[in-house]
Amino acid sequence: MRKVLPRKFYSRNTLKVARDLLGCFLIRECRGKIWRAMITETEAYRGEDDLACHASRGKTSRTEVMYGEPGHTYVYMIYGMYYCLNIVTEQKDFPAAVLIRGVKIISSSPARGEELEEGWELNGPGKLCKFLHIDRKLNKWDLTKGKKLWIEKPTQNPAKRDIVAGRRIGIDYAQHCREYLWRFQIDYQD
DNA sequence: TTCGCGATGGCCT
DNA sequence: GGCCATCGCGAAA
Repeated sequence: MRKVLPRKFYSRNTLKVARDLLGCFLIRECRGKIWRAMITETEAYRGEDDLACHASRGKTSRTEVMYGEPGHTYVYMIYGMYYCLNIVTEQKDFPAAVLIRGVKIISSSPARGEELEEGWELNGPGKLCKFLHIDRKLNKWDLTKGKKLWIEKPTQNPAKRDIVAGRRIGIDYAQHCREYLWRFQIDYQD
C-alpha cells in the first residue's frame, strides 16, 4: 500500500510544505533500480517578493514551472555541473517551491553491487541529484503519478523538537531575505 | 577546523 | 559579460 502524496499536500503554504516534507520518502525508480530515501533537509523559496527565489525577477522560460500546478518538479542546472531538485508548491500562478537539500538512503534495490547503500547521507542538493540520476529530463515531472520519481507519506512524522530552522544557504545576495529562517532539517537530539 | 578556489554552462541584462 | 539555491580539494592556521 503506497501512500503517494496528493496534490493537495503541495498546494499549501510553502513553509508548511517544507517542514512537512521532512521525514517523507523520496523514491526514485531508474533503469531497473529503485531507491527509497528519507528527506532530511529542505528550503522554502516563496513568491516574487522573496529575493532569493528565482521567480523574484518574474516569469521566464526557466521559472514558469514555479507558477504552474503544485506537485511538479522544478529541476535546474547550477554552476554548470550540478542539478537541484525543487517541488512546486502553493496555488497556480503563485511562484514557490521547496528545494530538497538532503536525504538519507533507506533502501536500495537490487541491494548488491550498488554504489548507493542503506544509511548513506546525501547532504547537498547537487550531490543528491547526481547520485539519484536526477537531471533536466525530470524537470516539470508530476510527482503525484507515482512513477520514476515520487514522494510518499512518512511512517512516522519527525518530532517537533527534532526539527531545526535556519538561514538558507548560498543566497547572501538576497538582502533582508537572507535572514529568513526558511531552511529546515531533522536533527535528532537523541 | 576553516578558507579559497576552480570547474563549467545556462540564464538574464 | 556577470552571476549563480554547489562541491571537493588543498593550503593555511
